[in-house]
Amino acid sequence: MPELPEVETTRRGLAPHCTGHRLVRLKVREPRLRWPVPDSAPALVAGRRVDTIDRRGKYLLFRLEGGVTAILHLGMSGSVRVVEHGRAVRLHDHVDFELDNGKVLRFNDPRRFGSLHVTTQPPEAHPLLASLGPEPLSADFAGGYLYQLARGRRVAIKPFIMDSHVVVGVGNIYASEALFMAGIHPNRAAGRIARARLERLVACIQTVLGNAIEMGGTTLRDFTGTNGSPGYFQQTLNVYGRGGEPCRHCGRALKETRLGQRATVYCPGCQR
DNA sequence: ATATGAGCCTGTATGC
DNA sequence: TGCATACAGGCTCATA
Repeated sequence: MPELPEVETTRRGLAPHCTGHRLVRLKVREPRLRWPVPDSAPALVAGRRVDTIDRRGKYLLFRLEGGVTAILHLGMSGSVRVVEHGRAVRLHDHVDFELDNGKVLRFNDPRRFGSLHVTTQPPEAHPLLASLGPEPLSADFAGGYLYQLARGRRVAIKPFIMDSHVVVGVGNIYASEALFMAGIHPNRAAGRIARARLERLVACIQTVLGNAIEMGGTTLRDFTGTNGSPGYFQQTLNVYGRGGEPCRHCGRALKETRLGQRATVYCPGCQR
């Protein structure tokens, strides 16, 4: 499941294959994604050179010449592989970006929670991106910022940091892990946490995501190969998916609840 | 304004 | 063995 680290790893893996090359053709086999891919999309991108490939939150931005941008979201089951032109398609290979170097960026997404938009506007202005919070690994995401935003908010801290208007890229897994690392109970109201603890939380989010990006790089080193699910999960996770198991820090049994319809695991001893 | 719940979709895991 | 059901996940929209 692509979280921000996987998306960033995907970006890094794709960049050398497509930067500076032309998109010969966009082939949409299955337009029924999260939002239907409009019929006009292929003509908008055809023949344009890829200037850069950037990431905003979990969105990949293919910036093409002439001010056109393709915005790709991997959803939760999506992936992009680099294959040679003419390679047989597999089940759920929904979109091909055919390049002028014989390579194809092939988007596969079984659950079709992903999306593809093509815009001629600056992508920052696109409705999907316009109201996103800061990048978690940027200087804009700081303790003071989070503290100010949390004033008066009664929502629990876990869904608070998973809100993309607050900060992008913190999904269920990393929210759980960062809260454990910071020693904060996931159910605590966001507005009732001391500034110093929120500063610590910011640092923990950055540590968790940063580490995962490093390991994601390891996972996807053979990027044109299988691009299987990340192998670092099981070994790195302290709480996610470990309900009932002993806390690695204090040994108490980890508790599992639901918070906003999301599985939530925490240590009742270490997190307050 | 803030908070909550539904819905999108299908592979995988569970229970009968 | 088969069938039914629950769940996972990010994100937007609708409703309170």
